[in-house]
Amino acid sequence: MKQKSQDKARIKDIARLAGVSIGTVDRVIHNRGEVAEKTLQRVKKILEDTNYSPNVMAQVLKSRKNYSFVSLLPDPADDNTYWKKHPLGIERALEELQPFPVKLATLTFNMQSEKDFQSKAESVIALKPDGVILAPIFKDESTTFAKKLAAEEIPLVFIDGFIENAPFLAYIGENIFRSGRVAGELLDLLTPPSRDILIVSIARNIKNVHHLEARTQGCLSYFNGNCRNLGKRITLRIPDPSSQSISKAMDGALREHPSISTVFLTGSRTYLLARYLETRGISDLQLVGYDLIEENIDLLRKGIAKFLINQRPDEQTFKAVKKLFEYLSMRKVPDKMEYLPIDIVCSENIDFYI
Amino acid sequence: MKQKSQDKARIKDIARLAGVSIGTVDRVIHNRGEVAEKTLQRVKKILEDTNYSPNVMAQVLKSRKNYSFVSLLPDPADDNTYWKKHPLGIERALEELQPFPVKLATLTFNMQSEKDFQSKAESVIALKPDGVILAPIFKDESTTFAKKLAAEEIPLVFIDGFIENAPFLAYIGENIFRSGRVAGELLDLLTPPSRDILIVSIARNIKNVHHLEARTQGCLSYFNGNCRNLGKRITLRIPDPSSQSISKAMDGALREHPSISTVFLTGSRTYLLARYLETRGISDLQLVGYDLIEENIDLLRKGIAKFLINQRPDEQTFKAVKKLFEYLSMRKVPDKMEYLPIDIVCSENIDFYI
DNA sequence: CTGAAAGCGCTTACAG
DNA sequence: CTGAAAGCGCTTACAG
Repeated sequence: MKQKSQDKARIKDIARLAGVSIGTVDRVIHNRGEVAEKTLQRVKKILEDTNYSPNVMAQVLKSRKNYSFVSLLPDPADDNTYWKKHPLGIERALEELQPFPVKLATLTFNMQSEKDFQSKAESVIALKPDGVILAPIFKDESTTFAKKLAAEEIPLVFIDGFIENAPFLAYIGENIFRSGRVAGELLDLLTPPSRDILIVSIARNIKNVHHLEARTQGCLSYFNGNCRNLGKRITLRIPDPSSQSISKAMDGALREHPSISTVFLTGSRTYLLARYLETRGISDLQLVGYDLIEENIDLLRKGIAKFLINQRPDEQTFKAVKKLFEYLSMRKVPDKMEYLPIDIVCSENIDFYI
Repeated sequence: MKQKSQDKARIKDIARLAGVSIGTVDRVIHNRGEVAEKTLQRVKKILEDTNYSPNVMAQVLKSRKNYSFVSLLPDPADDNTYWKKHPLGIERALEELQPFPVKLATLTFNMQSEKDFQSKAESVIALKPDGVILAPIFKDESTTFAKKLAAEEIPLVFIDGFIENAPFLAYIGENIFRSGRVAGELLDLLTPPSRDILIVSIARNIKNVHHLEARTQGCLSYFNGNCRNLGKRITLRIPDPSSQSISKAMDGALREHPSISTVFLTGSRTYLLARYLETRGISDLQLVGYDLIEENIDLLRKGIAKFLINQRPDEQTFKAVKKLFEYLSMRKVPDKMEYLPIDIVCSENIDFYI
């Protein structure tokens, strides 16, 4: 029988053992100086011997240090409801951190507007937060922002994506390339060996393409290894999510490649493709896509989509908040890259992911 | 911009508003009586109006209440390494609960011995813990144990499985039947329509069969709905995990049903089946099984197993510890049934699950 | 350089 | 029935 416990020495005990007052012990612990060298060494020794660690409850109670964080994420009012999940993770984290005095301000920006992002980024700086959570949709603007935060020594956690050359404390999210490979494995299973696979990216603005491109590459890379499929893998880029645009591109692709049996959507807009298929009365294509947003879940339940890949959006923010807090309150430096599991979701296990 | 925060009223504030002392407020809050009806109502009103909630840090600091839990789980030294994951979740939970004074004693029992379980259960009771985490492998003995705990008013959390008719606070684990259905969906994808599926349960003692049987039923139920497969679904029960026993049973099954293309292991012993296949030089069967134990992960990486279903053993215990703590410290009654996600793991996403 | 005291918000006796 | 006081472990001025 093992006991996990912590019968801790208190400052008072250390003081008694060292023959000094608790004030002096505190000074040693926090390196606040004004302690005679001899005393310093004596106290330090005892701290080590007793393996002293402070009582966090008492510390928090006393200091009443309020941590204030800010999250800067895309506006979920946008057509991309994926971003509705992120606030839930923040909510949960704050609840768990309940007893600790942590506040968080939620700022959002328009995914289509660099201008808006820049102005919101300025607001964040103005708030002088203790930590920031950011989804770096716009690469250049986010890099500038990250550098400003670094200059102010404000820790930054990226979620959903990250920028290699920007300064940041940690990233939490998918390994995007690998996620494409997971899709590849699923597509390979779904597709009869002689049939073709269509890889569709719907990208309104060029800035959003990085994710989709990395997933496409991951997916294609899977088929460079052992695979059953002997058909073609066709990539298709649809420039905007309007139904006309989708119809035009898809009509063309299906006409040109009549052997397509499976379609992989590299983003969360599987439901738009499903609408197109419905309009055209096409029911023999299998779909694989991303994100457990309502419309997609519906497709899964109806058997129209076969698999969805889940990025755990709420876990991204949940962990981001906790990492910031732990870093600030306990100086616990987190792993720089935390890749969340890439969940494979189908009609039978979807219930347990929502 | 939304602010999530908690600028809380303190007892002192309540006392001032009510024109009483903090002692009286405390008496009201904790229903300790000895308060005049009129005062009681006045204070209660103010507590509600100010939406008072106590400062947990201060409470813990003051009370120095030590929670001591006990976990009673199968001995992982057994051939079933699945149980090695559970202690890790406990570890993690205690770390997260760090500032709070929570202890946990780990007791294990031999999975083959009801006697051993009973004696360990007695030890648990003798420890007079504040909460218990149990894997109810032995149904009857676990029921007796649960009733004893209930009599002592010690909250009990089941993990991995649960007993309907026993008293317990919460269950955390798989929905076993649904997990079988998930396997069904995967098997349906893996198996050519005209080929057969073999469902194998390796069960040394009858007590362990419940899980395996429920998964088998779940799996079969999937094929009662829409499915591609038109072949047979054959169930095979192997009474013990010795290689002789497996060889004999498998030789027979494969001889009788030469059209088998896919094998579903309802437990975590996929690696034993893989060993058999290797001995026989069979390489064209696809495997689906349970649990990310080392030997199975290896099979996945080598392409011998196609899918593993993950039960999140560490999350079971992690959540169990946290639920017990929240229940005891904040009287937060948990959901009775918490079904964890049924993760579908393949060679491409395995890395992110370990 | 060092110690004694006050106070964070709460709970627990104790005095009246 | 009610209030004043002590103390949980720590930190922060302040006095010497």
